[in-house]
Amino acid sequence: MGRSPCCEKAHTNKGAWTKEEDDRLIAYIRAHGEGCWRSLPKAAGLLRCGKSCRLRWINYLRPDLKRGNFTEEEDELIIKLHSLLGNKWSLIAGRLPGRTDNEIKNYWNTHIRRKLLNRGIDPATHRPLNETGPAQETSTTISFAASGGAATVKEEVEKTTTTSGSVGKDCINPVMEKCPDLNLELRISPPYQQQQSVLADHHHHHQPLKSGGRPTGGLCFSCSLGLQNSKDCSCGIDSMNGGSTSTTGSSNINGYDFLGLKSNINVLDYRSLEMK
DNA sequence: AATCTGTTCAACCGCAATAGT
DNA sequence: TACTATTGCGGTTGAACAGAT
Repeated sequence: MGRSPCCEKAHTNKGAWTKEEDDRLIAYIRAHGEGCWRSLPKAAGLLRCGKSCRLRWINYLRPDLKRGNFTEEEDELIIKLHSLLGNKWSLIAGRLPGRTDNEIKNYWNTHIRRKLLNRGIDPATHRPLNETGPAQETSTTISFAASGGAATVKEEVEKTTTTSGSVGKDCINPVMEKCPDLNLELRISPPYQQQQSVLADHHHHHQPLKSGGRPTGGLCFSCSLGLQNSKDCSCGIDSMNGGSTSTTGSSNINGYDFLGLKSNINVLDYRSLEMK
């Protein structure tokens, strides 16, 4: 009964990683790809638990990590996504190529929180700090209905009283007020883009998609900002077709993208919000 | 130069979700 | 369906560092 420990704690190193450990981990993943984290340490000759190896790889060693300072555009994108998703750091990270959930979480707590407070905005609710009491406002109710094996999600906007701040449907409200056409479909990038990685051949074997996922990340930063048609777009793909396996299955004819989130008139697809 | 204080961020921990049997 | 194993996520911690005193 109970959970077995993730590793033999008596025989594992903890704390900061050494250069040698990093090299071993990189070499092993280059040879065998990601995945099987539980057995990886032993196979790689590391005295670490699998969790620790995974964290080290994802947050520090992955070749596609951007590192360096966040740009103003990234700041604003994080704020918008946080207002939408709350502390769903992995989802937010999925919209910022080269950034990790841990990095964004740290950055939020050390920089953006303060930035919002200085603006007089409550970072938890994204509302003015001096706002008191529950506001009477338009909120969004999302109904889920099965359709042809895939859930169709429609939006019903109605007048209700809500107190936002929690993650979930209520958390969507502030954004929906500002962006009524916003489609909240989120397509999560894999840890790094196959075409950029020497590990690509291994990668897809070890990163099975969860339902509703998509096989590639592949969006340039412009696309992530919803600027697929921008001259700055460097990925050269239609993110709707190239990315989402989606749901609506059609291209972006009737809608537009905001933050890389597809929008169609009156019909929003929230399903992928459930995806991790 | 020494000490204190605040900040940053890599890493850990516990739990939930998911996959496998 | 129930159970176990494994992975992934979010909250938290603490060492390292920078700036102030």
